[in-house]
Amino acid sequence: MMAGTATMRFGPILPRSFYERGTVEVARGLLGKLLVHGGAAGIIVETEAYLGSGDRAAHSAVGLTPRTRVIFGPPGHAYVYLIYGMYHCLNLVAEPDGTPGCVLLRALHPVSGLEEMRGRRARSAGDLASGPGRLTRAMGITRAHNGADVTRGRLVVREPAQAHPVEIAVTARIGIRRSADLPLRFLLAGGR
DNA sequence: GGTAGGATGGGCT
DNA sequence: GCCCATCCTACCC
Repeated sequence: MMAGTATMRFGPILPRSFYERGTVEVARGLLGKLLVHGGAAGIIVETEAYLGSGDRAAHSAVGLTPRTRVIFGPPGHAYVYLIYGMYHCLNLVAEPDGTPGCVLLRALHPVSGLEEMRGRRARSAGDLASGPGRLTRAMGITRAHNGADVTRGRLVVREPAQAHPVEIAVTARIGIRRSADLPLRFLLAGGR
């Protein structure tokens, strides 16, 4: 018989109303939740908020273009883009429809589908899903998921099996030049 | 322990 | 043509 972890049940899928809030609230609220893609799942332990106004690091700062269309669309959808020609980054869209804002998922603590996740990484160096590029590779997320509704379907965010109080650390965001001093990176304490 | 540079392609000016 | 919301390897203390 298959491993018991494969049938582990999680809590309910986060509803669209979860995402239809301010981007910072969503970025903080996602910590401790479960990102699930098929049989692979991990606890979200690091996020960054990219704001619709006053944030020159956000892709949406250039305005509405074919690329940024999803960020301006309805909340609870995935915004996935290719960075440096080889890595994908996964964001979840926040704010009401028409207002830009999204949350970059930077790290997971894997809890299910570990072999599946390892299998996607050529030669593992570093943590399995720590870092936005590693996270998408381990979870099998590509640009094919751009625009996907994460409140239904194969790629979703769920409540954990049992919630526990979370302590959140706040720092500046990683790897950006513009608006680099804004305190918009959120980490689950002990999640690094 | 640390840092520097290359891989590699799409989006925007 | 330049700029990346990165990662990995090589090399140097």
